[in-house]
Amino acid sequence: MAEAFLRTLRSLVTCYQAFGAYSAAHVRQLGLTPPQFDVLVTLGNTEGMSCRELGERTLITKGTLTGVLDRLEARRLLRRTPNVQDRRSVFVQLTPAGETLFAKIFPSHVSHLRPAFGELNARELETLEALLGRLTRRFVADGGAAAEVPSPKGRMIAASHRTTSRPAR
Amino acid sequence: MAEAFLRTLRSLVTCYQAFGAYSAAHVRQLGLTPPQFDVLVTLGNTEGMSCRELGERTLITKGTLTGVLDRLEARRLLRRTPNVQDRRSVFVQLTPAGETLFAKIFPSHVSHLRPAFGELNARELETLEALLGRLTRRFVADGGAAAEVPSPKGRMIAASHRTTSRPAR
DNA sequence: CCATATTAGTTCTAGGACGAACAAATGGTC
DNA sequence: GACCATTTGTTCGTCCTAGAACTAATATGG
Repeated sequence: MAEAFLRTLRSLVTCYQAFGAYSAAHVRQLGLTPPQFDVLVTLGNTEGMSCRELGERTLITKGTLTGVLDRLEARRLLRRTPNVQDRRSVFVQLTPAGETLFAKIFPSHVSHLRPAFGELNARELETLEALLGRLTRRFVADGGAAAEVPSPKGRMIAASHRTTSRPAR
Repeated sequence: MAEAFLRTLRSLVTCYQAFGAYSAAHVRQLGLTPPQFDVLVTLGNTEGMSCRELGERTLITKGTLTGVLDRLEARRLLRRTPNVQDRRSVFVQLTPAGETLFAKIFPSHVSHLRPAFGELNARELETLEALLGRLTRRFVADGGAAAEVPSPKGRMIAASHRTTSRPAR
């Protein structure tokens, strides 16, 4: 029997990795790392937001986010300003240069991804989405905590690499 | 029209991340990082192999692999021995302690994953696998180089984080 | 009003990711 | 046999990753 579900799992992992490699290669050509692209896309066409909200949307933990923002700020693509209402909080928004870059590379990246999905017709896309959704709910439910996966916007495009490793406390 | 395929893409990424978190949490409880688990599972029940082959199977690039092997070797879970036939190459194999650990944690991890897939019946598992497979082929084909994704064994279980770019020889 | 709890963001540590540069060994070819 | 290309694994630089400890600021209960 060999555990039929393992074959399906393998195809999930392989598909994600293939997508990740395909997407990341393009993002890097554009001069950004995948997490940087995520942040740019998440901030694009918004008034800006706090680090907390940005971290929730991109699924980047706050400790990691600090470094990513540091590098984007150094490149003058975004700005951190103190929030007067709540002085714990930091307001993050794209600079004009950041908005310009966003407007340029976001459509380019979507165009890069679109053809690969031409493989599947509308019905198949829906079926795939539904099956993945049911699986996701089980992982989240059984996983207990990680209950809130807040629908990444850029992430899913940048194909970043979440994941990793904790030393096992 | 909002690009229907983006919704499907989002579900792929979300599903993979949910799986990754679910799997990684368990692996860490077992005292290993996901890449370490990958290596252990790939070497388990084999005579051993070269770094090159190990890297191909786990999809860990050689530069990264060195560090992962270093840490496993320091824990006496595997051994590196020079290959006499080809002195560029290094032969990697589990120690008895490594085999014992493998025998203990591999079934445990599969049992941890199985219930989540109970959500889908056999037909649905097959459909999902087929759709993902077609998508993967497009990513790989259009990606040009990364032509050989050699069916990871441990990876898919460990849920590691590949991600990024394959060397693309 | 004050003590305590919670939240926001930075810093720190250990591990991992990739590509590039490198040394050593091997394989061809002339 | 000498020369050159290729392959193997390590090292290096930059970035990402999670979690934990920490500081500062805000919220809450008494």
